[in-house]
Amino acid sequence: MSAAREESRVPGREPLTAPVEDYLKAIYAIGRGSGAAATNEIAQRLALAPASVSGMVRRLADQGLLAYERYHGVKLTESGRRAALRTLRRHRVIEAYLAEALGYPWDRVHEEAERLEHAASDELVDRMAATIGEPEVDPHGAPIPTKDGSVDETEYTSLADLAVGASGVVVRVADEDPEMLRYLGELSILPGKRITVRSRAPYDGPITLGSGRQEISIGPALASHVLVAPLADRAGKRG
Amino acid sequence: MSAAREESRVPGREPLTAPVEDYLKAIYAIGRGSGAAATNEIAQRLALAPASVSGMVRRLADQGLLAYERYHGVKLTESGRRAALRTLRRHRVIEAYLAEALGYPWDRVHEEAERLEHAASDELVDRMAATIGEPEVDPHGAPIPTKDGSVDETEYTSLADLAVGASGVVVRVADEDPEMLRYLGELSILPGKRITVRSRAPYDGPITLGSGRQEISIGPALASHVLVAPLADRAGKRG
DNA sequence: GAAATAAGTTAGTATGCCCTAACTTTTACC
DNA sequence: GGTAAAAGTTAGGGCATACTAACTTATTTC
Repeated sequence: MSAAREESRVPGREPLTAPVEDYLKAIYAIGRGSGAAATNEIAQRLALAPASVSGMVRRLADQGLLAYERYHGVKLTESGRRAALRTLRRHRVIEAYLAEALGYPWDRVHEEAERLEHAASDELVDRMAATIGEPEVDPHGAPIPTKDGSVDETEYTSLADLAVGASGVVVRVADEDPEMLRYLGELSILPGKRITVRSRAPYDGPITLGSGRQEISIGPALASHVLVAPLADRAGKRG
Repeated sequence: MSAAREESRVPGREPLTAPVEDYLKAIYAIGRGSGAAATNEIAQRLALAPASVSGMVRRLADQGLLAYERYHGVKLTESGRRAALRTLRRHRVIEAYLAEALGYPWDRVHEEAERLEHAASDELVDRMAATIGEPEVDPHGAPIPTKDGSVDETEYTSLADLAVGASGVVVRVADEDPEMLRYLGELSILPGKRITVRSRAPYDGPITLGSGRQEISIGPALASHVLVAPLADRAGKRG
C-alpha cells in the first residue's frame, strides 16, 4: 500500500494519463507517417463524442504534444510522436509477451494489453521483450517500435487489393476484433502464410485464395483487414 | 446517486476504479480479521487528506462495500472483503511473477505491482500464478489469497518482540520500502532464514542476531518490520 | 465533569474527462 | 459561387476524486 502518493510517476515516462495515451495512439494510427488527423475520426476510433475530442485536443496542444489548428485537425509533434510510440511499444510487447510466455490466444491479447499498456513501466516492457527474445512484431504482425522510438512504417498491400494471380505473404492482420481473429485462425490466414489470389467474383464478391494445399474463399471486408507483402511472380496490385 | 455502471468490465471482476481498490486494500490491511479502520489511518496510508476519506467512505458504504458509522470508522462488508482480497491476490501474484519470471529484484516488485494490480484481469493473474507454480507467498513472504478468497491470516511475531535466546524462521518482511528491502537483502534476512536473538541492548537499543554462521546487529525499527515464526526451543515472546 | 485536544465531518472548490445542444466554419455540389 | 451537408467548436453540465477551511463529535486529561 502506497504512502507518499506524491508524483507516482512511472519510471522513464512522463505521467500521461490513460486517456491521453489513447488519444496519442489514435492520432498516430490515423496520420501514420504524415497526414493530419480529423476530429471526427479520432472521436470514432475512441468511441467518443466529437465535442470531447475538441476539448482534449486543445489541452494536448497546450502540453506540446499536438500541433492543432482549429477546424483543421491535428498532427503529433515530435514529443507527441515519441509518446505515442512508447505506448505502442508497450502495447505490442505486452501482446507478444502474453502470447509467447503466458499462452494467451491471439484473439485476446489485444484487450488485455489495452489496459496493461497504461500501467506497465518501460522497465517491465523491456524485460518482457528481452525474455521472449526481442520480437520485432506482435502476434498480429504489427511492428514493435524500438526503445529509441523507430518503427517500420512500410505500407503493405491489403489482400483486398491484390490482383488475381498475385501471390504474397501475409504480414499482418487487424488486431482488434477477436471473432475475426478466431476466424482467420481457423482459415490459418496467419502472419507468415503464403497465399495466392485465384479468383475474384465481380461486384466486390468473394475472393478465392490458394493457401498451402487448400483453397479458401473470403469476403472483401475480411480481406481488407489482411495485409500482405506481394511476391514478385506474376501480377501486381489491382487498381 | 450512483448505481450499477455497465460497460467496460474487466473479465471476472466488478469494475472498481483504482482509487476504490486502494481504499479497500488499505481498510483490509488496517482492520485485518476484525477491527474497524479509522478515517485518519486510512488517510495516512493512502497519503490523502482525512476529508477526502470521509467522502469516499460514504460512497463505498452506499455501494455496499463498507459498513460505516459516522464518527466511528468503517469495516469491510463481506462483499468489500472479497473485493479487497481479489486485489490483494492480484498484487501478490504479480509481485511473485515479476520476481520469478522476469528477474525483478525484490525491492522493486511492489511499486510495479501497485500499478498493474488495477489493470490485470483475473485471467492474467491466474495464468501468471499457474506459470510459476501457484506460489503461496509473494517475494516478501506475504500470503497470496486464493481464487476463492481465502488467506492465511496467521499473526506472526515481530522480530522486535522476540526474546533473547529465542529462535525463529523469518516468514515475512514489510514490502514497501525498497531501501529497507535492499538492506535486509544484504544482511540476508530473507523469508526462510533461521535466526536467533543473541542479545538486546537496553532502551530499545540494537538487537544482535545469530543468522547462519554470522552475527548481525539491527535496530528495533528495522526489526519491527520482520516477522518470524518462533521455534519452540528455549524462550518465547517478550513484552 | 468541563476544558483541551484529537478525530471526523461538511461545505465549497478544483481538475480531468466525458456528454448533449446549439452554433460556426469548411466542403461539396449544382 | 451560393447554399446544403458535413465537420468542428463552444457553452454548459455531470461525475469521480481530490483539496482546504471551518465546524462538530469523541476522547483525554486534570
